[in-house]
Amino acid sequence: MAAAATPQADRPSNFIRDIILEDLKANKFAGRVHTRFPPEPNGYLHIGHAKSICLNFGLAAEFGGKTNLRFDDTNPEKEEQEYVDSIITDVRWLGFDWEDRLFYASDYFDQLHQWAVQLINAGKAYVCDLSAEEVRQYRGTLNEPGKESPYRNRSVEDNLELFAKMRAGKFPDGSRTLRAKIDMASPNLNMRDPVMYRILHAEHHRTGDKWCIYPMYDFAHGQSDSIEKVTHSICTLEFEDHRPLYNWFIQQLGIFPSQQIEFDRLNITYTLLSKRKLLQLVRDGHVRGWDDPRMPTLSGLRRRGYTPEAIRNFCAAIGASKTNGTIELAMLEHFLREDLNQRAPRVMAVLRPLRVVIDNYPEGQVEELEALNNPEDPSAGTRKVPFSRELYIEQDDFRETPPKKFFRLFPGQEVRLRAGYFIKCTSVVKDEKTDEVVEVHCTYDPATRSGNAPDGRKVKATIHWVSARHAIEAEVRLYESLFSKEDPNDVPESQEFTANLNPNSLETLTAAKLEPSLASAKPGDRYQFERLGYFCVDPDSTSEKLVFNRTVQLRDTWAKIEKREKGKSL
RNA sequence: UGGGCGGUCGACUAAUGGUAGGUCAAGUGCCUUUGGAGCACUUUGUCCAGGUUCGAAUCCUGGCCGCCCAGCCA
Repeated sequence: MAAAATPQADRPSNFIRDIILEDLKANKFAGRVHTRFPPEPNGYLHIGHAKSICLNFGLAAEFGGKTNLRFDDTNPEKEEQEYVDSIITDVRWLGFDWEDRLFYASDYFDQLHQWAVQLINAGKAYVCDLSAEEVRQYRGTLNEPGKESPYRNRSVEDNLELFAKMRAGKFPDGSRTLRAKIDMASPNLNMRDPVMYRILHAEHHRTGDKWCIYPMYDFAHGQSDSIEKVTHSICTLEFEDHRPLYNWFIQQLGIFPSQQIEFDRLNITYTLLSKRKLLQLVRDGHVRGWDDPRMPTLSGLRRRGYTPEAIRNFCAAIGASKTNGTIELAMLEHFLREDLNQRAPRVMAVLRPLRVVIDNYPEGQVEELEALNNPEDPSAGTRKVPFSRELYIEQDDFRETPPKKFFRLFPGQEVRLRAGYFIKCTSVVKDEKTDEVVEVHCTYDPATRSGNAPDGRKVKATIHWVSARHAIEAEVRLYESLFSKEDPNDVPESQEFTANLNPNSLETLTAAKLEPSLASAKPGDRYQFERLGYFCVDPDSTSEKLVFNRTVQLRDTWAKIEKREKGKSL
């Protein structure tokens, strides 16, 4: 039962949606919308793929259509089962379902081979003995037409026999190809007798050693779409030049005419979205793996603490067009914070501890103070946080001599401890050698329990804290962007993109202090460490020591002010 | 310099011959037991030049600028 097309009028449109709307109106595919997401299993999926996934699944869903997951596995030399598995995991994690429609281009190898024979019989394909180098020379250049291969006019019988021998493994790799007979003078280089099959004595991750000839992308993709009756075949801009060839094969074969539509690839500032380069980062050990939290891969983002919702909202917001552009990283982070703000439980953690002693608080006394789990979500309830005479606060929250507009603790200043008491700084203890403040002494006002002043007096800042005796220790990994340049590919000539790697992309803090409620945190759990940012538990955590990743910082107005004030005084 | 595709606020994206709007960023104020969140307000744009039209971001012509293509990769 084809669900009636129910386009949401209020939904921001894009040119692909407009095309579908028109096709529906014209009853072009009998009212069907069927898309596919066609990754090559030669690496892990990244956020650029998420854009394509959201587009393909989203568009089909909107119009009551279907989306297939199809692995484009025509190059056994680069493809691996590990990648297939990761891709399946990642698309599911993102929240999409292809039901029983999991396909592989390799499912169609027999059919593709048959079609190749059909084209040979029709005089539209020939076996060419030119070497790779010769093929390149015969192809011509951007400005000059190519030359026809001397093997172009072999008889159908010869071609059939030669192609059969290619398939039977009679020839070494690279010695021959099957080519389409189109037009060596075409201004579109893709039409200059493109290679359809190459000889590759390589083990395929699914078909094993059944084949020693493999179809090229151009001879597999359109037909795979066609076999699956895909109506709208959405791909990226660089395939625009391939569309005439895509259509040529479909037309010569007389098969279902899927329609290719190209959109712009995703680019994000400070981020590299190229599988080849990502693989290089992994292989050369610049990151710890495909799922390193600094990687823009879906597995990396997941480990970093991103939610599928945040990624989907981001993809919906950026839309799709045909203009080459670059989205600011801030946009992605906005959708991340927006989602996490609603759902992440608040908790107190001190990353760089500074000891605070409350001189007038009874020694040995412990109070259980009640704290809100999430001010954005009353249903999240409250929890108890232990308070005692000795605490840790953030080093950043204390200055012996406060700069302008610094509202936090300094000698003589009173601040509120979150969910605790008002405290006032009375003195500091310094390291004799370094002159560094190592301990801060304060007094507290017992009347301000849980943060309210009965006399109505105000305080300019609220800071977070952890009871020293009750704190649990953790490792916290702070991340910055992997690259320090907006465009990681912008390097002086003769240098590689790796020259733009940010040396500070990872900072590991080993002595962070957490409130005790975190003892039961499990890998993948996400929290807001109050006033700092969102953090999630890394799978490296052990029963002895928790490891947290900083997903993203909270917006930091103070940092902005401080930077501006510093700039002024220079 | 062949072919293909594009150029709308700082970024991304709408407006499909009829008021250039939204999101992010930036800024200002309010509010705040997170310098968070929220709320309100503000700044900034149709690549250029002609033409068609009552009316052009949109249609036409000519420029300019950018991206992609010379894998037996996808």
